[in-house]
Amino acid sequence: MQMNIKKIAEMAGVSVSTVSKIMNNYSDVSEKTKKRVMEIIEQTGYSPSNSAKTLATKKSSLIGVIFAGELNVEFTHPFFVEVLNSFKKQMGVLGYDLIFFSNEKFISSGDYYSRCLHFNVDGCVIISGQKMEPAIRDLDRSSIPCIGVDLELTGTKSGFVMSDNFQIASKVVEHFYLLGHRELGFIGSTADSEISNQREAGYVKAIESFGLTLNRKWFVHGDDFFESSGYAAMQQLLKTGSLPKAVFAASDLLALGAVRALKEQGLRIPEDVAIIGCDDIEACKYTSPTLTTIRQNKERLGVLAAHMLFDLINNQSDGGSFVVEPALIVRESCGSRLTG
Amino acid sequence: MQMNIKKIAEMAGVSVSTVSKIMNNYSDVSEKTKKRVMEIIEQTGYSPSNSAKTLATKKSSLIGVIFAGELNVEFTHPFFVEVLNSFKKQMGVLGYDLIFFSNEKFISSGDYYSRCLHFNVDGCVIISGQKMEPAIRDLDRSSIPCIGVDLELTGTKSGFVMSDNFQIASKVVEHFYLLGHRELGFIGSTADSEISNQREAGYVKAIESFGLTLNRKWFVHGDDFFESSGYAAMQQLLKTGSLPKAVFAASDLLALGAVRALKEQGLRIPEDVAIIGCDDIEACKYTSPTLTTIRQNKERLGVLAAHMLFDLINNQSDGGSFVVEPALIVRESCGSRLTG
DNA sequence: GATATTTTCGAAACCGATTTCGATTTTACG
DNA sequence: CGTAAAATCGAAATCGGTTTCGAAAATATC
Repeated sequence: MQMNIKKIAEMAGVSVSTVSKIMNNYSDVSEKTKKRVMEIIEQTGYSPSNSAKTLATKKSSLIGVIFAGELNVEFTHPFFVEVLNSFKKQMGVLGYDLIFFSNEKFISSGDYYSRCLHFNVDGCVIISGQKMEPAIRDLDRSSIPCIGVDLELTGTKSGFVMSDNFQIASKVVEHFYLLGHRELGFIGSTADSEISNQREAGYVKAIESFGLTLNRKWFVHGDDFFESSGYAAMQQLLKTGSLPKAVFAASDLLALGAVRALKEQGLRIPEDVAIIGCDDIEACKYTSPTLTTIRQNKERLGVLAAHMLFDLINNQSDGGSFVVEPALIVRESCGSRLTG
Repeated sequence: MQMNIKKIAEMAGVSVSTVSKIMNNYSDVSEKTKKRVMEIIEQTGYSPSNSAKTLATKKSSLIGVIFAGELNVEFTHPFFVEVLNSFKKQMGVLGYDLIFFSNEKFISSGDYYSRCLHFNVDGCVIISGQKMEPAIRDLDRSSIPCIGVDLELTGTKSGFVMSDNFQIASKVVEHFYLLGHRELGFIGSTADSEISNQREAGYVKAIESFGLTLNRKWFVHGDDFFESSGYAAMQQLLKTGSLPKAVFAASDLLALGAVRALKEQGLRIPEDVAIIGCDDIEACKYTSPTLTTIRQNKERLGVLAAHMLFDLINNQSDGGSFVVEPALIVRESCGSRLTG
């Protein structure tokens, strides 16, 4: 039978308020009655209604998850999904559950802020590699705690986590350099992807600081971070007739697409062109050649996001950001000449 | 400013009940006042509190998502995640949002049923390839509408969707047969995986109906559906010294693990051993060799699950099940001799 | 044992919606 | 124009909790 607080109170012969106090461990209830009530609660498996609780307290123990920008990707994005997994786990131990907003219902308005109010979420995490959209901007500026993953939120109750994209690019260039490559290309996403832009900027800077010559004709861009964009980008490069010796792709899937295009032309990797991807998604280990890449510490990103959000919710933080260290993972797509 | 129904009523000079009626399009309110109130609602961006609404109506417009069994996998399971993506999208157009229960908070009890009551979910989807756990059984038997994905739920308010595992196995054997393979092996998951068992049973049956001889020594099992299990399973097979000519793995990741083990021994695929996986996850396209597999129609599984759940919620169905057709996807891991 | 203090408990208002049912207003009709 | 019927609206109870504040009971103090 469906229980509620009143029934519990009656069964235990106490008032509703007493039961409530026990559930929220107030100090003004004796051990004796607490024990008696708890027994009944356990017997009946009573669990207080979240709606009623939320209505009364304005706290829902719910965290909203928003996939901004790249629609229709959501759960199948190999990088974000790993961050999300770690985030969810951590948020779970902190006592929160996750709610995923459907974009479809309010697809025209995309009004994330009012959806947050609608559900009374305690906070939310916004996942995106694209530039800030207006709907996100509103949420960022609101008083609802927000954490961006790969998205720079700057509101007073906001924060973000991301990998150090400059360092990522720098590690790539260093690796290429030590392998003797001097002609470096780049495959990025669209111009409105902040992440792609940062990686590109870092790449350019690193190329210059290593004293290499920058050749813009080897810089191409796809429409997103997916495999087919990498394929198209590499085809574009192939058409020019001039190929760099090494290419850094802003995501592993872009890299994989580039590999496919090269293979189709009978080119060998890494002998003809060396490739480095970015993210270290699962698939890197299964491809041929296996993909040398820069690993983003997805678990740490998720855990950090969770803790930052928790602190924001509990007013123990004013936001800010965490940048986590990337790591070079050497596999086959660059060769592996010993590097001094 | 945070709105509520009372403020809207005051601003419009009507009663709270009138506003509520407008939001729920009752017929007993005139066009004139409806228009006036709607203007204010739009100006203020008012969105009624879901908690209050749920409390009053017992309907939350929320669907609970449960990953049963394989803990810690959740969002990174390449097959389920694609089903989930399609499910979420479809559920969104039907007006529902998704809520993911954290296993951590109640890890000991794992009491999914009370969590559903706690959140007043209108229904839930249970995702799992493992055998039924008791906590799931309780939920299945309850009056809460449930749909299992790859999980046979039989409660009166339950249903399930899955691929036709016998047909999957049958297509595999047929393909092997036409390629001339007579010595067939199998790599499955643990014995308590219903899905793996069905595929194995179907495989055995197909082998017999093709008049081939069944050799149990080539049947091995891993601890789950993941790559490392496939690797371990194939190593086990290698140790026996006798190898089948063709192996069907109950998941693509198992297949990929097997491929890795074979490659390590210098064996060629498909020349020495042909491999067929199952699911057709993204990675199949990027591996070397690319993986011949049986495609599960993940999008259709998700859409069907959504519609079945919707009908269950709205009492337009008594449950039941949908089995979707699999399709053989020929890539490189079996060779591709023309199969007249 | 009387009084002061501390513990323990419960009544009632409140959160923001829905929904019933009766009252009032408007329209229809003779 | 008067009355019956239909359309329109609002008061109030309700959903299941939380929280304040005052009362009652238990304990401490002298």
